[in-house]
Amino acid sequence: MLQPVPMTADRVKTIADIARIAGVSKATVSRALNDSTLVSAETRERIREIARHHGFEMNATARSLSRRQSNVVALATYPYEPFGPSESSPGFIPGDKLPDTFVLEVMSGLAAGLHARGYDLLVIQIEARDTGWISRYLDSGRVDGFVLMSANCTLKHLEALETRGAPFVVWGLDSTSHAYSTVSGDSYAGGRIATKHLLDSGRRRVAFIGGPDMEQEAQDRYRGYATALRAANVGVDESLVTYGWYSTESAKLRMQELLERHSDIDAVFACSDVMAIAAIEELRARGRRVPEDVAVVGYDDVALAAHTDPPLTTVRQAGPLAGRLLADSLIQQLQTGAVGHVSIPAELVVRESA
Amino acid sequence: MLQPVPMTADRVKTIADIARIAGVSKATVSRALNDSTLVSAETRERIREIARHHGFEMNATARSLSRRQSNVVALATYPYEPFGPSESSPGFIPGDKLPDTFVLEVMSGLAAGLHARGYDLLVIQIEARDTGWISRYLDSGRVDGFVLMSANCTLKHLEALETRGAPFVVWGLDSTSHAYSTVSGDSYAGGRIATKHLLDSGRRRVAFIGGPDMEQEAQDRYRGYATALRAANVGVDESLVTYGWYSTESAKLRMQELLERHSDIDAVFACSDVMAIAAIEELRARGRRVPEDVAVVGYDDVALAAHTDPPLTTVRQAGPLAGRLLADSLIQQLQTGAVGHVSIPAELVVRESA
DNA sequence: TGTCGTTCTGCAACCGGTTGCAAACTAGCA
DNA sequence: TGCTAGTTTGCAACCGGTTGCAGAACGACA
Repeated sequence: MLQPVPMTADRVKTIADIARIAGVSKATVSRALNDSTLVSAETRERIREIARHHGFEMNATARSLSRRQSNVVALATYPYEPFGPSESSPGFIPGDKLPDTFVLEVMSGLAAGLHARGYDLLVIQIEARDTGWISRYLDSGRVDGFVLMSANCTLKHLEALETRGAPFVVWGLDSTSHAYSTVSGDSYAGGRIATKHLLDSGRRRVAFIGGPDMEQEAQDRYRGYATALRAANVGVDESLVTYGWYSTESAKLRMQELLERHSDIDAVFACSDVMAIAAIEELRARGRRVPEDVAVVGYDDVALAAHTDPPLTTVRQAGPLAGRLLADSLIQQLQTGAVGHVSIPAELVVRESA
Repeated sequence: MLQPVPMTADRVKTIADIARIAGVSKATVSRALNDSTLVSAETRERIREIARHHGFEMNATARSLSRRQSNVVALATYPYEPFGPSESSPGFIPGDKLPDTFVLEVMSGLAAGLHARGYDLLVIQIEARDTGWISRYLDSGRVDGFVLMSANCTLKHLEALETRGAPFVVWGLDSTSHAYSTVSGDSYAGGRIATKHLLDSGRRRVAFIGGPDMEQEAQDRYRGYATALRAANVGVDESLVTYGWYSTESAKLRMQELLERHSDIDAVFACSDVMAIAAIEELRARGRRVPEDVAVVGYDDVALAAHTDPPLTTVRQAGPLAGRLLADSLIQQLQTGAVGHVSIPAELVVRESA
C-alpha cells in the first residue's frame, strides 16, 4: 500500500479501464470490440465510442496469447550481399536470380495485403543449411506462417516446412503437387509475348538465352518462345537455343557462342535483364548495333532497365500484385487449410532495345 | 474428465511441462532459461539440457506480455511504386532519393543486427499524412520502437514520434539537436573523395550537380567538393555548381545549362547515380565522350551502376553497416534511453566513367 | 401466474510466461 | 547448540486479453 500508484486515473490502457468507465465487465468490452453478436448493439456502440474517444488500442500481445495466434507472418530472406551471393559466402543459395527490387515490390504488396486482413509482416533471415528457424518462429508463437521466394530457399527448407506441417506459400514454384500454396509468374506467356514482339518487328533469327535448363521457369519461357515462333510460321532452330546462369559472364559466353554459330542472328530473347545487358555488351563488342542489327528483349524489368543504353525492352511481372496474392493465399491457408496455385500475368515493357 | 486429453504426454510446449519433467517449479525453469543467478548452476544446466533435448521453444508472446516488451521493432516504409512515387500517388513523399536496393541492404543489416540482440524486424507501411500508425503499433504493444529512413518520412512523422515519446532512429538526418538517434552517411567525405578522384586523374573543370540545395546532404557533399578543390589548389568556380532534383529530367537540364555556360567542363560530380546517368546521356547527346572528354562520378552505387555504359564510378555507402548501426542505436535507446549520432564512411567505387 | 426460450451480461478460468516475497536449506561463526 | 547471512527454491499474483458456462432480464405463451 506504499507504492505510488502512478496510474493517472484517466489513461486508458486496458479493456478493464474501459469496462470501469462503461460500467460493464471486461468480457463485454472484449466482445464489443470484437464485433461479437453476444452484446447488444447499443452496448457495443457505447463501448466503442468510449474506446474511440480515449484513443484506446487493444494490447495485441495479450490477444495473441489468448487466441493462440500471432497474426504475424514471416517473409524469409537471406542476408543481402551487395555484389550478389557467392559460393564462398556462408548463406549462399545457388540460382539467385531475383531482380533485386522485385523483392521490394513483392514486400510492398505483401505488407499491404496482410495489413488489409489484420496481419503484420516480419522479415527474417534464413540460411541455406539451417532449418532451425522454422520451429524457432513457429513454436515460439511469433508467427503463424511463412512466405518464401524460390530464389531464396532450398529444397531442404521446403521439405522441412512440409514435414513440420508449417503453413507457408512460395513465390516462383508451380508445384501443384505439394501441400503448400504457390504464386508464380506466367513464364510461358512471358516467353511468348517477348518472342512475338521480336517477330512482329520483322526479326526471324531469334536466339534464346535461358536460365539453367533444369529450372521449370526456363522451360516455360522456352515453351512460350517456341509457341510464338510456330505461330508465326518460323521453325524452331534448336541451335539458336542455349542455357546459362543468371550472370553477366555466363550470358556473354552464350552470346559469343551463338554468334559464332550463326552470324545472321537478328534478335535475342534473354531470360533476365542482367543477361540481356551482358548480351548487348557482347553484341557491340562484335560490331553489332542494338537494336538496328540485333534486337534484344530481357526479363524482369529491374530498376535501371529504363536507364541502360539503349533502354531495355523487357518482360515485367507485377511484384506488388504477387505480394498481394501471396498474402491472400497464406491467409486463406491459415484460416481454411486450403492450398492453391495462382500465376500472375507477364507484361511486355517496350523501350528501345527491341 | 471425458475430454480426450490429446496431449501426447511427451510434447513439451510450455515451461510447466519442463518443470514437471525436471521436478521443479515453473519459476525455476523460467529462471534457468533466462540465465538468472537465482538458480544454482547445476539446476540450470539440468533444465537447459531437458529443454534442448525436447527442442523446447519458449512462447514469445507470453513472455512479451509478462515483460511488457515485444522485442520487435518496426521499419517504416511506404508503399513501393515501381516507377517511383509521383505527386499524384496517395502516399507521395517529396524528395525521394534512396537508391532502391539501398533499402534492401539496410534491411539486411538491420535484421541481422536486431536478431543478434534478440529482436525481430517488422515491416510496416506508413503514409505521409497519417500518424495513427504510431500509437497503433506502440500502444498495442506490437513493437518497442521504430526505424525510419529520411526519404520515407516527413517532418510530421518525426514530430509526432517525438511528442509521443516513441523510441526511434532515423537514417540520413544529422540533427544532433533532437531527442532521437540518427545514423547517416558521411556526405562530406563522400563529396571529397569523389572530387579528389577526378582531380587526381588530371581533371580541372569539375562541375557539381547536387540534390535540392536546402538539404543538408547536398550541402555536405558540396563542402567536400569544395575542400577537395582547394586542397588541389583549384579554385571553386561557383558557376560550375548547380542543384536540382533527383530525377533524370532535372539532371539533364542542369547538365545542359552547365555545358552552355562552360564548354570546357572535363568532369562532373553528380549527387546520385540516376543524375549521373542522365548527365552522361546529355553529354553524349552533345558530342562529348565519357570518360575521355568528360569524367563522371555518381553517388549511391545503385544495383545496375556496374552495368551502365560505361560502368559508373560512384560513391557507395555500406547499407548493411547502416542497418547494423541503426539496430544498435535503437536498442541502446530502448535499454538505456541514450540517443546518439553516428555516421558511416563513404567509399569510392572506381569503374569506367571516371 | 408459471414456464420456457431468447438475448444479454458477468464470473472466473484460462493462455504461458515473469517476478516479489517468503520459506527452506546450507554454511559460518560465536 | 543457537543465531545470522547467503543461497536456492516455490508460491502465487500478476501481464491483458478471450471464452465456456451460468444466470439475469425480458417477452411470449399456455
